[in-house]
Amino acid sequence: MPGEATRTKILDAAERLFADHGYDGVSLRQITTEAGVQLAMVNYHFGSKIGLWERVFERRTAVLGERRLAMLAQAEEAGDRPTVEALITAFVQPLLEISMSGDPGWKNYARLIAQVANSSATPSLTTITDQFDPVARRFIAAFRKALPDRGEEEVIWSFHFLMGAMLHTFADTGRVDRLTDGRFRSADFARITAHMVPFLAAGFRAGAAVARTPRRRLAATA
Amino acid sequence: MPGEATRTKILDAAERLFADHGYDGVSLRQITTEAGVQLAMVNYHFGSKIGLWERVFERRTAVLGERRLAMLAQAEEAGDRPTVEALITAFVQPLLEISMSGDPGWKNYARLIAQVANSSATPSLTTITDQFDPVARRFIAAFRKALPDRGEEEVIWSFHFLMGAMLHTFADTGRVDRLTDGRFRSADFARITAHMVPFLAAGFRAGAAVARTPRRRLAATA
DNA sequence: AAGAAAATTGTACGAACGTTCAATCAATCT
DNA sequence: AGATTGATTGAACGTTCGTACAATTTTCTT
Repeated sequence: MPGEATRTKILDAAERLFADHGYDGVSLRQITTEAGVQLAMVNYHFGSKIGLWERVFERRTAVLGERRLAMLAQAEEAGDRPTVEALITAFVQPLLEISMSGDPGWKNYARLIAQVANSSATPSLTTITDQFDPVARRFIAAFRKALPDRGEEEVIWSFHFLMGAMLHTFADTGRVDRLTDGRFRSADFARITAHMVPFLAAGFRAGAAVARTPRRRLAATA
Repeated sequence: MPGEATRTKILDAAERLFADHGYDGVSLRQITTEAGVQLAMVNYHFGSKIGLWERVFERRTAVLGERRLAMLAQAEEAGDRPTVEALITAFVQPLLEISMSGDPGWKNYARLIAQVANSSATPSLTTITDQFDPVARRFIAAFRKALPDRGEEEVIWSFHFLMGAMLHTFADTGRVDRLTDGRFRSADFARITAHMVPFLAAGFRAGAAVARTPRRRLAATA
């Protein structure tokens, strides 16, 4: 199918540049130059810059979501109630595996969603979040089942902290590298994830203590 | 002192607009229009757009850092070894209090740093991080003291997850509001923080379990 | 092999961008 | 009161932006 190669080259270049500099920080001329194609090819294949932006997300998000749901189903089918660790892993591991898959585009995509998910207003925000929300809702429901003695609120904010820790990891800003003079590498996603899963699992379970101690006092204090 | 009012109006408008749309997503004309001043005032008072961008950070970051260090010193002076909870609180609470201070500029600033800290390449990156790193190093050292049976690596990544959870909270994207049909509000920083402190404290402590269990296997698995 | 459809080229347009600057206004100092 | 300095105005500059389009080349269909 002709044109597919051009479309892919444009998507790859756009993905990388958007991940580094954001939607407004990149021009179509930069993208087409890096892709090695003509400027007009963007509007021909994607209609507009915002159209290209949306396609960059569409290309990967469904794949990631399906992998997450598949791993979730696997955890739920494996006999008794899945552990919190299994659920966290089902959510994080697909992103990790895919980032290590060899295709550097997935790392760029991961940086991109980390950036977008921490921006209050990003172009095509609803179009993007609509692709993520169904999977997120599904996982929240699974966490609620795995933690039946926990209120909805504890689970919601725990999942929120999970999102923050995961996104900040895959944002890959290299800050830890600088803070530790290179002793630890923020690009070592596998190693960080190995620490992240038990860290977050303990956090999820600790929520119960908060719920049992006078919560109103804590909320008022903070 | 004349000109101070103009400078403040520009900084406030720039802070809000940068927080919502990023450096490249905002024009000087948008900023000066919202500030109600002339376009040329930016270059006169701040030299350039990038100069304005840097001043937006400089105005607040030192204040936040001092508050954090003051609360840390207070926790360390209070008798025996400070708890992990006290250290987390010393890091998060100043940002929380300052966001609730009434000055809406602080909330914009918080959104701004959440966005910047999750971008791999942002304008004046080193200029900005240089303002944050000394305080971060100081807190990492305090966490190491509070968790003497924990290796450097566990503390580093735990602090990294703390950063992610905190930044994602103050990014204030409203995603939780949508995911829960408005039952929980991501703008309720006080309530979220009340959940965040015990969540993260449990995570910090759980790190030990990771260190004791065969870490190499976990890293290879993930 | 001929025609239609799709893809690519090269260029141009108007709008918006950051920056500059002479002219004007306001405040301060001698 | 007059001079000097700093702040503000309004308009212009060259550049880059996203988009559009006719012309050309390639690919597919019959």
